[in-house]
Amino acid sequence: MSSLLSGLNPEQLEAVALPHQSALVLAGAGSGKTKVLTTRIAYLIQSGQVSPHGILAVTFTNKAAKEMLTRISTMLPINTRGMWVGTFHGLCNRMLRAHHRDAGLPQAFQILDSADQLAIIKRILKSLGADDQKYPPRQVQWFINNAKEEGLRASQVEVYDDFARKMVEFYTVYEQQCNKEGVVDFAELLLRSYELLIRNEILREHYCGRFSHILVDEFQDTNRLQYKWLKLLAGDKAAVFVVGDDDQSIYAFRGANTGNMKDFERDFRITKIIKLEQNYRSHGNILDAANTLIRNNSGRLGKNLWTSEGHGEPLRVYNAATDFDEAAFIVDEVKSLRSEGVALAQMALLYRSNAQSRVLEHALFNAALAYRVYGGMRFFDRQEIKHALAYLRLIANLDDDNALRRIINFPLRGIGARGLEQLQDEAQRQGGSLWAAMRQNYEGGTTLILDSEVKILPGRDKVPDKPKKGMEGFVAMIEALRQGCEGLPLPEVVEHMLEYSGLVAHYRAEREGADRLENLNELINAAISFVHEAEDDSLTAFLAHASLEAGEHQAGSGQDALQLMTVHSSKGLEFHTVFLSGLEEGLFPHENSRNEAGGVEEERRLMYVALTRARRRLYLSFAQSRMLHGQTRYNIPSRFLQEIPDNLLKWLQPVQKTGFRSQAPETRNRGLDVAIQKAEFGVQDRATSVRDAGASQWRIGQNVTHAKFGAGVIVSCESQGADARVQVKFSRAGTKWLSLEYAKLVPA
DNA sequence: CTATTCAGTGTTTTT
DNA sequence: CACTGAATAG
Repeated sequence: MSSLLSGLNPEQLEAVALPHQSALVLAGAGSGKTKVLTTRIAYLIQSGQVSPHGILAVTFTNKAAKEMLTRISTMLPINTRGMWVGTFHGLCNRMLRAHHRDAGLPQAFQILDSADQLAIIKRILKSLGADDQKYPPRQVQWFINNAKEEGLRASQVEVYDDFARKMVEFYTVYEQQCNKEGVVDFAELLLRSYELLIRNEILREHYCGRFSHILVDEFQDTNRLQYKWLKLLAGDKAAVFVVGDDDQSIYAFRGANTGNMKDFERDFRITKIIKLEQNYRSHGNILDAANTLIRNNSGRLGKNLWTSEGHGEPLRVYNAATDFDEAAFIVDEVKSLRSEGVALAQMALLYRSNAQSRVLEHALFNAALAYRVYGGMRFFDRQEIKHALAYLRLIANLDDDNALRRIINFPLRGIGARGLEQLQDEAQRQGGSLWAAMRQNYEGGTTLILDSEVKILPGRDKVPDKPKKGMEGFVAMIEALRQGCEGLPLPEVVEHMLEYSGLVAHYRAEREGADRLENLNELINAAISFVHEAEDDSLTAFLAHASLEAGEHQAGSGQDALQLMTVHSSKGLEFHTVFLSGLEEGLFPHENSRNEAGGVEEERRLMYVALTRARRRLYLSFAQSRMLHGQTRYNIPSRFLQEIPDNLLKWLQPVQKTGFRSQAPETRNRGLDVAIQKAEFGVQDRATSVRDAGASQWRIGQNVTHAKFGAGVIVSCESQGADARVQVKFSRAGTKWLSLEYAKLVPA
């Protein structure tokens, strides 16, 4: 026992060893929040106050949940499988699976991601003949999710004007459609689970009796519905232990409500608030910067981070002429840090919005630096993966219209808009799913005789001899596929589906299909590791996993690579070195935030999160001009930069020392500034050098080598000058188009 | 029905 | 710019 508690500071110790009562822990960044949470769980179990069975621990990200489980299992020799540790969505999913009947859901109900949800909404708007100028689909989506996050069904939303009345109407139809298809969106997972507990007294008492300790991470990010859910589960017996930091609340846009912290104090009659302010992560200068910045926000609960370590280095500020320049600067610094022995994985490039990763990726790629992008286009978001998943979903649940629509004509089998429309009408008339309508009209007769005498299951061959076209072909294929998958272990189901559906054949025939095939292969690997790790290895569980943990799986993870991500997804992580790029007005703070109430303050908290990710070294950079929406924009440096005390900063550009602090740079001089900068720092104008190197150097048939792709031969050329491109066929990496300006090709 | 092209449009952050 | 939806040619 004592070993568990050793190494905690007095405040941490107090929090961990608190008696059975509800408590609020205000934990600053890097103050050992996760440590406190996990140690408390271990302590409660070890001291016999609760069994693993009686613990409910909630986080926001799967990453955090996983981290928590691994930490607990290093502290205690227990099987964590039966413990309820996970995200709100994950736990609600678990509950709904267990009681799908009571919740009014089919047992293989599917989970919609935002894109799926939007697709359904668009379809509904179209079928209702709604004016999508007046009612943009995204806004309808926003309305529905907001209502759900408040815990409101369509019938419960109060309306005061026609616009809202219309929105509620869409919401109603959407609800009906989802019910018919047996699908639920993210918010629905929570709402259903909540309603299930409200209505079903037996279940509620069961769970309330079970969980005597409820622990919540990142409490400042909870929305109203999540709070109500927690309150319901807590009943009047459970001790609710919440950890949060109001300064790190960055999800107001999706309903997070910091007011929950105040409500929590009141509703749970909190007498004990523990503040963790000692920071074990960053050097003093970084903390000073963060503390000073966040002090500009109003209405804080109040907290000041300190460290017993030294001040460390100043924060390095770089004023780049262009976004391209900024990327080049970062690449150079990364290289030299790496040569000093800092692992790539210990460096992070952070940015406000996903679109900014492009320039950075481009520069990194050409410098042959390994990197990994979190978020943005995720593995499970890729087109080919979504297609594959749609087949799987249809196998699991034939009523999933969304899935059916996605694949009914992919690979192409000659079913067009016309046929689909007829099908739609037919389904409407019958009040059933598309599949039901389809099967009634097009069942070929040759298929699906559920005959136990059939020795060889139909559809178990690799590929149907001749994939039949049209609706009949589709129906036959799906039915054969379903039968063929019966009884197979999950990875083989995936493999069989990939072949039998024709997806593999399709991408094999496609010119640029190599990467996609690789991803499809990776999907089989994902299924294999899922089977190893998960307690429930059914297809349905795998599909839920794919929806809920979309961000977790990445092909080629594990190697030492630079970490690229948005500031949002960096929350909870820490790195030796952090590069925070794009510190410009309009970008960070984002221009949309200026009109929103409290928008800039939320952006400031976001900035606070970004700063506190760094342990030792922190780079802040901005660009005077940046390509955005296809045109060059000129931005002034972010106000947040000016909110950091001067003495903590070290400007890396002498030119700019006199720059914006004394006076804002004047637009008309900017071109000149850039020229001066280039002259002073010997920046080579790459476009010029390419032109000089000449169009003549590269010709078809030429053998070349590329830093990353290896040896290859040029198969075609395009245009001349700065934007010249060549197509190179590499022996290993396939055929690619490369821009001569950036790709460092070497003649071989 | 499919492939290609074109004009229009919109754009933060995520479970 | 990148993506979508619609129009048009094949």
